[in-house]
Amino acid sequence: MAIRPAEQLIHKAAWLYYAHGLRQDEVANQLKISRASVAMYLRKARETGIVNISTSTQLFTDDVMARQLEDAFKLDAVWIAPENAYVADASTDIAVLAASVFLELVKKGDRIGVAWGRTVYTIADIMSYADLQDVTVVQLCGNLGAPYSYRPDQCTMEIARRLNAKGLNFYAPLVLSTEGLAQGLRAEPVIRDQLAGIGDCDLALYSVGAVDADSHLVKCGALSPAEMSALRGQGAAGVIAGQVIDADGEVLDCDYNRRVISAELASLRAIGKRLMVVQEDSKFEPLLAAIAGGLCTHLVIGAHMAGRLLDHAGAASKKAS
Amino acid sequence: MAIRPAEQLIHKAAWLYYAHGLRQDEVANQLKISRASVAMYLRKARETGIVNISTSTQLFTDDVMARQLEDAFKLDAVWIAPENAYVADASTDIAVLAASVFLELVKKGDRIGVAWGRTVYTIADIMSYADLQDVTVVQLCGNLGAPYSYRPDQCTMEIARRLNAKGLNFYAPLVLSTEGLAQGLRAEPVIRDQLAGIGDCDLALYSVGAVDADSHLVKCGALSPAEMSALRGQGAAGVIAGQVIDADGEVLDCDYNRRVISAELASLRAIGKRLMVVQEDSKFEPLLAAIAGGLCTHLVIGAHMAGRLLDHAGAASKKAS
DNA sequence: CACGGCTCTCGACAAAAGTCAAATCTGGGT
DNA sequence: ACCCAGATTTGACTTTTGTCGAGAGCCGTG
Repeated sequence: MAIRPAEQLIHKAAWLYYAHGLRQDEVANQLKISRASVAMYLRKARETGIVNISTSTQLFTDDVMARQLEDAFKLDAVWIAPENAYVADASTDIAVLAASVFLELVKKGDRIGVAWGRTVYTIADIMSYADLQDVTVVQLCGNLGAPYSYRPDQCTMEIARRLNAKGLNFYAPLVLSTEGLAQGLRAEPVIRDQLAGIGDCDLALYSVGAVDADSHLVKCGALSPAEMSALRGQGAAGVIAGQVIDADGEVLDCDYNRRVISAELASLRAIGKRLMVVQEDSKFEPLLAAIAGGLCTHLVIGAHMAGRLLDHAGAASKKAS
Repeated sequence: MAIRPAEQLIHKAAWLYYAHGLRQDEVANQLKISRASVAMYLRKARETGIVNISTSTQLFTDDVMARQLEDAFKLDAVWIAPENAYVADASTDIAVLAASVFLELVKKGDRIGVAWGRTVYTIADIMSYADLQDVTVVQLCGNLGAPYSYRPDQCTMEIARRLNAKGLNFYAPLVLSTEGLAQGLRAEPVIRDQLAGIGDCDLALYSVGAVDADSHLVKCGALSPAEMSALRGQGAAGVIAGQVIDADGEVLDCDYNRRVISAELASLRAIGKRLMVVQEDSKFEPLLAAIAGGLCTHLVIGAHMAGRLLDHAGAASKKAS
């Protein structure tokens, strides 16, 4: 907490430049340092969240489709990234939007649950820094010791780092070999407390995984391709925080799930704001399952996915009438 | 709410520039407009709060004096603007700091009470724009038809405009000629409702006035210099939202106060965050009175005033022991 | 106490952003 | 159809900002 002298200077430079609107050379005069140093300090100030530059995400919720989706699926808010209109890479666009939305939803003193996956890690990676005090970032599911950079604990820590927040990791494997061991571990005080604390979160950030051979669960070796396709046959529709869910968004009754250490869906549903981000178009059915299970109140998706969801909702309501 | 096409463009430009980090000429290419236009749109985006640039006010609360003051006067948070260290004009510095602190304290959906005075108007004037939806700014006291630009309704409206919020004005004079008329007006449904709604605010912004011939109350003709000095003799120590308070921060029992239409102190105390800003060093005693009366939980002052407050607290505790 | 490694700072140049008057567009009103 | 007032857009210019390598200060070590 003790502010180092260098940090003092960064603060002062940022204050004079951004709050008072002085030019860099004026700031340099005031602080009796060179303008080049001022420029450097200002960059640092931006990088560490001492100054915050945020752009309103209004544009993406004001969209007609977004409104229709909110109504059709009873969601609190939907943001739609207009695909290929702007930047070359559509999925980056979704991640950038998701990061902005996330920062807009976080408040001081919040407790935030973070799951894992490529999407979440991408968001963490491009998210700008902020200076949220008293924020705690907790990991929603156990770890996977994979060689990937988006391991559950990495996602949690990276987001905590970006927010200058406290990161609470979860030191248990995501999947164990036997159900008995999983039960035993879940009963461990350290683990139990953390699992119990998940329902107290104010905000959750996750994506949903697909049930196919490309799933992280397969890539990380938690499940073999054959097991995955067997689960699919049993009605698996998606993966949330490492757990396999069915089309209704409930935990699938299967051996794998019983061996998993992760947040219970009930705890997730207890979180006020559940922000779900989906980049890949192929995750249509998993997303439907997650929505059906009430696992998402706030949604960030691309325009194409939005269209498919609306078509689906339209077809369903036509069939009903 | 319907976004005009020009506003669309501003949003898009701001998004590409600030969120994606493109350069202005890249944005210009994307949107098929000239770079000069992009520069203009970006300025507009900053001016209208579509993008928010805020600097942490940490530096000013992390101060040792600030901590001591919090303890000594049981305040939730204190910010101290380091006098004459930075910018030529110390009182501007206090106002800039106050504006930042204010924006940091406001949340979406808040209801904000605003009083009036030169200090408040200065803050409104330099405050940057923000895009807070669902925020309501309410006027804490009746109007003074003075030729000043910092009339109560002006302060309210200006702050509402800056936040893109709804402004709720108070269409009654601050002072009436007779107590009876004031009572009657207070009982009017429109007025009564507004007065009753003040306690529901989440945040209040005000300063405290001095009891002397320079007071706005005198300048605006609500009181003559002679009356003012008489009130001083009766124990008046300061002015809050148009009402004269004594050294304990209670409404002074006097004819003037009975003719005033303004927020009751009890309503003000019911507001969770009461942000008081004092620019002038001469307002030492009024500020003590306001603090004594529990009219302030968050305080923004200059370094000199902070020193005087600490001296006072030190002397008081020494006397007590 | 001299040495290397380290970070911090600065001057000079290159790149980017801001500005302004002139040109172009737009939407009435005749 | 024509013209005008107001707003918008642009190209060309100026100012401001970002960057990079050289040099200066600092500290622990041999």
